[in-house]
Amino acid sequence: MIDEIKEIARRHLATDGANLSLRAVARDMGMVSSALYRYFASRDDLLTALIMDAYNALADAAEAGDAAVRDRGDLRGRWLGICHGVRGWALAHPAEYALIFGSPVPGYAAPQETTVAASRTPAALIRILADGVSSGALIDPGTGELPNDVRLDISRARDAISPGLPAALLARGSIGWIHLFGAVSFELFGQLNNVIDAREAYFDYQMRQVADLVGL
Amino acid sequence: MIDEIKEIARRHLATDGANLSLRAVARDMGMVSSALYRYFASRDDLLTALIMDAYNALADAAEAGDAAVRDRGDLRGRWLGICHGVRGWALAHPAEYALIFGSPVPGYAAPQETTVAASRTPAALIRILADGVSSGALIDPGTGELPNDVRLDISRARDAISPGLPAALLARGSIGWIHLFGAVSFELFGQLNNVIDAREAYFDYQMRQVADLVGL
DNA sequence: TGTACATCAGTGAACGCGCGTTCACTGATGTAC
DNA sequence: TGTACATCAGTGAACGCGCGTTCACTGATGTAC
Repeated sequence: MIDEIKEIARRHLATDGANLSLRAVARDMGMVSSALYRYFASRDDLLTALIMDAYNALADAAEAGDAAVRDRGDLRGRWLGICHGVRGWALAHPAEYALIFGSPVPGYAAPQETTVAASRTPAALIRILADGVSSGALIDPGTGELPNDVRLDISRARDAISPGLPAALLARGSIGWIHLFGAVSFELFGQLNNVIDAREAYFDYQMRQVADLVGL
Repeated sequence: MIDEIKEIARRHLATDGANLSLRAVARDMGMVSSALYRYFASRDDLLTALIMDAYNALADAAEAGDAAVRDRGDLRGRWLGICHGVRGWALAHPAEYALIFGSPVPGYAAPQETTVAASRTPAALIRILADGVSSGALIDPGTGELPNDVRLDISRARDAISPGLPAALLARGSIGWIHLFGAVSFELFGQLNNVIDAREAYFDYQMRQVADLVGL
């Protein structure tokens, strides 16, 4: 029942954006709007559930893109696998993608619990970097180009996630993650319209160039 | 008067996101809501005006970031100038940035007229590439890594904007533009929260790495 | 096997609020003679 | 200099719609004795 509500709510996200209306969802379920309160304490609660699901579904797609690569030593292939996994999910679920990576929903503050789910996808990327370090396939680019205060921020994050990873490598990796997000958002939010038609090839091209930059 | 309406509408964007309410704007102007119809035919019309202004203000900031670099031959400096100009404007006008680069406003379709204003900022970046080609400072990376269909899309855009520019160079440049957009959006939409504190240095680091990739 | 009771999903009316847009109008200002 | 008229910015009421949330309630189902 909760799943059915969320399913219909997802359909509404697709047409109305983040202006999700409880009444409209209830209408589509053939229920009266107050009935939804048996399942969700408030509209924000429903939104939070959808956000959690979206983060987790995205991470599942990312991990599947990684896992599909047989040769676990093919770091570049795995990295690209995640990138395509993320894009594939985003194209299939644009509204849910916008919910987690689009402009913040006015008046809604994401509760703390979402951050764990949110970190799963970048964590999958970081795992590749860690594998590369332990196998010796990835070399530390060195902190020469990394400003000191950034190095401190990155190191702090590193200690919490993947101790031992060179900060400069994680910094490069974060560029890859941000570019992945940027490329998908750019495409999804319509900025490629009337310019690039070969969307997947263009995306792949970008991800390869950035993979070079990361050192994969 | 039109300017005053837009000014107040901008303030509302900042708090309510793209759910701009004509009535709320009118209220803040000490007017009755129907009075606004003397200046804008509809809510969508007002939104369009705000979007046009935002694109133009962003482009002004980008161009100013470029123009501030004395040595016109310092392509890398000019490129970074634009990047920082864009970020500076976005931080100062987050809601307007979200309006043009965030998730699409539900039920609103941007009219054709916005595309010219929209292209001004990327055009400023492309001008640097063109300068680099004509001075010989930039070398054509060659189309080896560029898929054929992407090359065609890019060439088509190139012909309309900057004839003679090597497609592979423009492709690299587009990565830079997308990453600029990605990095600013990532920061503005809260994805750096609790991770990176040294925001400006981190941004600068990213832009430098990507400038390397572009070949600047 | 049959009765009494508890559980609980869903109802329906209501509260108090918001919105975009239309339309006939008022009343001040400026213009023409 | 004074009157008649046109312009037009802004009003106020209304239409028809939406929303989230509360609250007392119905009525079916399941449980205990």
